[in-house]
Amino acid sequence: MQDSPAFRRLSELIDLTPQGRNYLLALLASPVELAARRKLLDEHRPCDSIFLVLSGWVQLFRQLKDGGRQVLNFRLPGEVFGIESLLYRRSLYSCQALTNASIAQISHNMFEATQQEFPRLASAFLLTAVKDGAIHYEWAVNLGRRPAFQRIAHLFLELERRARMSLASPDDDVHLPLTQQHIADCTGLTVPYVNRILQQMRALQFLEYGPQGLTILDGKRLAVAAGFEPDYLEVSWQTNWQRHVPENAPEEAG
Amino acid sequence: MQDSPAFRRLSELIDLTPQGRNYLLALLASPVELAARRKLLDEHRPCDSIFLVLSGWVQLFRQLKDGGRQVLNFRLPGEVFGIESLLYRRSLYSCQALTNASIAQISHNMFEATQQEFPRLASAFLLTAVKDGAIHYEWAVNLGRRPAFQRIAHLFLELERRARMSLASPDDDVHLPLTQQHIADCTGLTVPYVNRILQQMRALQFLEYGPQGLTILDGKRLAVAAGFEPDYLEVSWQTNWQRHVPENAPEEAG
DNA sequence: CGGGCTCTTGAACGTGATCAATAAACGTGG
DNA sequence: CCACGTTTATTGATCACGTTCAAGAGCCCG
Repeated sequence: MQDSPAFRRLSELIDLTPQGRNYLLALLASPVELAARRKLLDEHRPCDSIFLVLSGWVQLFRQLKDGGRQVLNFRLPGEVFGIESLLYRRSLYSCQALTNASIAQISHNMFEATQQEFPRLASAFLLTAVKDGAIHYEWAVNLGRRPAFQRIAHLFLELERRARMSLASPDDDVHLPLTQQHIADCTGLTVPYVNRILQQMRALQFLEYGPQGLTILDGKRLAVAAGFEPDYLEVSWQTNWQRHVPENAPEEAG
Repeated sequence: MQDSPAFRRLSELIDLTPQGRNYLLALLASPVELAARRKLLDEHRPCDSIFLVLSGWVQLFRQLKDGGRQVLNFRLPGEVFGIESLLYRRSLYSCQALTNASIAQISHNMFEATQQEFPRLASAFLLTAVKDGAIHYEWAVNLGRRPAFQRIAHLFLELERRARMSLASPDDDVHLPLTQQHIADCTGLTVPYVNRILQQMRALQFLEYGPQGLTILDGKRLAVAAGFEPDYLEVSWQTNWQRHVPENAPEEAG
């Protein structure tokens, strides 16, 4: 558990103390188990928790009046969502599981307590929102300016990378559990057109479809074909401002 | 100055103490003056500051290899940008002034000091990133799912509202200093097509063009025509978690 | 065996892009 | 105050990327 995706991903943002890690461990006890296709959140509904995915994939999306959907982002193991509920006290999007998923729920009350006792840990949660910003910028470019093939390619390459980050050994095979409907809802395209683009990608040996979802076969070539530059996904290692965040954890008080 | 846009906007997020306000006042002394059309930041370049717009408008955008641009957002008086540099130590976008602008620059060092002495104030800065998230969700829906007319309408209605937030009296007229190029770069459309849509909007008396930019004449009707729902722009007033953020400011230590 | 999902295919259509040319507005220096 | 270069707005004709609608096939799971 100490080497779970949750720890790995939050540790990118802030240097957790052993006490902070233990505290986090307690926060993650008793997660919600969510079956594939089940909804966890409905947009506009009151919400007083933030969430952290322990395993499985979920999608965050907006439901449009005309029946359409826009996927705002996916959440993979180790990723946080629902931070905005701290400000808005409601959910800004719906959340639905793509696969069976296990999701830790941290109430605002618990988060406030964390803020007091382990400000660094709390900051790590807030900083995930900052990091999300970088991803959203990339998506805006994708949706606004790139043709369908590149849009889909960028999505796949980003998700493959994020999926790899939550793995223990970075060389394991990665499968993206996406349907063509998810891809369409996320790239602003329609299912039939996504289907046609995927056929091209398969013909070019960029990827293949399996029972567990799709697999990138040749990420390098695909990245070149699509002009993908992934530096926005990696935080400059050990930013130094974290050293200045006071940590009034037990070890320092005693 | 105590009633400047900067104070008004940050106070939406956190309850600033008088000491915090004074400290902020000091942070905002000696802003950078930026002439219209001048660039302040270049994407990928190292950056060790965060910024707060005191007056004027700027755009944050990405420059594409093919010469195109995608505007990621605008920043109006009272709004913060460059928070991501805390994590990435570089700028993720270029920043250029639309009008003459005055911009406060807060180095990471100064921000770290703020974090120690006025954690609430520092939190207010971090929370602007959370609030931005809500805006980016809306933009993703806009870019991914809405036709040109609605896209442009949503942009205008959001910006008009944000512009109004930074005014002392909320009933003053608001002018959006946008060229058709800005609108195109932001909505993922082309300039000629934006032009055609604007002609429709003018024909329908939704807006007019003046020397200071465009003015919304009938926001209500335009909002209905475009299905605009602005609740994502307003924070649920006085979230209660802020009361639990420790503030080791002078008044409480003494 | 039946009912959803998911994937696939075809034909016609339309929103918005592209390219090119012109006109108007503006600021700046001579 | 005018001349000029630059930025911004406008218009037309053509083109294409991606949509729409509809139908059928495969598949998984109860």
